[in-house]
Amino acid sequence: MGSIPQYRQLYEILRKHIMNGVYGEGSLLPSENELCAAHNMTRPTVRHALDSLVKDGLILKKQGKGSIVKKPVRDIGILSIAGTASAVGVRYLKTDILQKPVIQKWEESFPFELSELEQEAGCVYMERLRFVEGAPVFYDINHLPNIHIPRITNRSFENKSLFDILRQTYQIEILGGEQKLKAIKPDAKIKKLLQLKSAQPVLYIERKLATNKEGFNIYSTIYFNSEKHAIFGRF
Amino acid sequence: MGSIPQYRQLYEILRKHIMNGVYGEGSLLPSENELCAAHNMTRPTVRHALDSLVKDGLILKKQGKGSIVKKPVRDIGILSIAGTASAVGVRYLKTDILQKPVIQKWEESFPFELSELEQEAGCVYMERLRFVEGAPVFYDINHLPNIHIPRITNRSFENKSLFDILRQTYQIEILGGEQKLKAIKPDAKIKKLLQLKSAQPVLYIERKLATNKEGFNIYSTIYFNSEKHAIFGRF
DNA sequence: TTAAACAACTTGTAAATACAAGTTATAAAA
DNA sequence: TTTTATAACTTGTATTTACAAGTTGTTTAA
Repeated sequence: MGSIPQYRQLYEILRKHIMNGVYGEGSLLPSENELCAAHNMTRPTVRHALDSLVKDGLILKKQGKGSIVKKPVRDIGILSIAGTASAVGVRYLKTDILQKPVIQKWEESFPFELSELEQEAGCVYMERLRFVEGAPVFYDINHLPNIHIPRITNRSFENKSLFDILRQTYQIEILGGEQKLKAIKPDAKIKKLLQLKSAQPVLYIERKLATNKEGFNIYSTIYFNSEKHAIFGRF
Repeated sequence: MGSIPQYRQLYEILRKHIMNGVYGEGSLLPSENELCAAHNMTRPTVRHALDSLVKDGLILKKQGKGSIVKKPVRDIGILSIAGTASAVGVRYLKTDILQKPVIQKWEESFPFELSELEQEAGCVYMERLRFVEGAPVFYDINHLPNIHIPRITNRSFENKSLFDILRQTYQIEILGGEQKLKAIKPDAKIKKLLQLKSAQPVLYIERKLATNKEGFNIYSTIYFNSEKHAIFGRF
C-alpha cells in the first residue's frame, strides 16, 4: 500500500472521472456503500473523500438522494464582464496594448507593499486598453516582479491573455488574491482613454494576485467604465 | 438534547470564542482530547467541528502541534471594508435597521430571476444602513425567499449579522454566489441616506448568494460610499 | 382510481477503538 | 556542556457498528 491515504486516492479517482465526463453533470455518483464495496474501504473513508469533492464544489450531496455532480464554472475573483442585461463573453473583448511590457524600477508611490526580493528584481510594466463592441471599457495597468519570467518583454500579447501566457509559458498559476474597489470621478487622462461623458463615474480596482511561485505577485490597477457594462464575478 | 448536531454546537462555541478573542490569534486551541473531555464528545465529533473551522479559515491544524487560531479577515466574497490606508475591522461597523424584516410579494422589477418555489413563497424584505465611525457608508437592501426561516420577522437584529442569524438559528450556510458591480451617480434618496457631497459617485452592487438549502438564495442590493473607504475582498 | 402506508434505498450523525506520524520537552549518555 | 534517545504529548488515518432522517417507488387499503 502506498503512503498516499486511501481517501485521497479515491478523491483523485473521482475527481478525474468527473473532469473527464465519466460522471456527467447533474448525474449521481455511486452511493457511498457502492463506493465502499468497489474500492474496499469503509464509509467514513469514502465520506472523507466525498467531503473533499464537496469542498471543491465538484459534487453536491443531498440526504436521501445521493451525490450530484456539479462541475463548477469558477472564475478567479472578478475577471469576466457582463452586460447590464445579458452576459457578454470575453470573446467580444478586443485588447489594445498601450504600453508593451518593459522592465523598470518600482514607482515610489506604488500602492502595495513589496517584498525585498520583488523590490530588488525591478518590475515588468504594461498597460492595456480593452474594448467591447468598439468602445473602450477597461483600462488596466499591470506590474509584475522581474523574476521567473525571462524574455517576457519579447513576447507578443496579441489576442492572448496575460494569464494564459504566464500559465502556458512560465507555469505560473494564480492561487488567490485581494482587491480593493471604489467608485471614483475619473481624471482627465482616464476620461480621454475611456471616452467618458463628463460626470460619468468610474469603477476603480486595485488588486494583488498571489501565484504558485513564492514571492511572485501580480499587481493590477483597473479603471472600468460601468456605464453600459458591469463587473461580474462568481465566488 | 436539541436537534442541532453536537459537532455543530461545538463549532458555534469555538467560533464565538475565537471571534471574541477568548483564543487569541496565533494561540493554540485546546487539544482534540481536551475538547472531547470538556464537551463530552468523541474525537470524530470534535474533529468534525474543527474541520468546519478549518474550512472557514479560522484555524490551521498542524500534526503533532495543535490547532492554531487564525482569525482571518476573510469574508464571503466582498463583505469586509478596508480603509483606504489601513484595514478597518468589522467591529467598527454599527448597523441601523431602516426596515425590519417584513413579508411581502416580490417586486415586479426584481432584477434576478426567481424559481417557482421562491416566487410562490413570497419574500422577506429588509433594509439596513451601516456606519463606520459615525458616518454612513453602506446601504443595503435584502430579499430572502420566505422558506426555511419561520418567525424571522420576530427576531431582533441588534448587533447581529443577518448571516449569523441564518447560520445559528436556521443552519443556513452561504456556499457561493455571483455579483455585479458598477460605479453610479446616486439618486436623491441614496444621496441623502449616505450623506453624500454632490458629484460623489457610489459603488453599486447586486448580488445573489447561494446557500446549502436548495432554492434558498439571498438577494442583496448594496450602495456603498467609497469616498473614505473601499470595498475589500479576498479570493 | 386515489391516497396512505411501507419498504428499500440514500446520506447524516455518533460512538468506541486502534494505530501511524509529527512535535516537543525531558532525561540519559556522550 | 552538548548530543542523543525517549516519553508524552499532538493531529492523521482507518475500521466497525448503530441508528436517524430524507427520498422514492411499490404495495395496500380506502
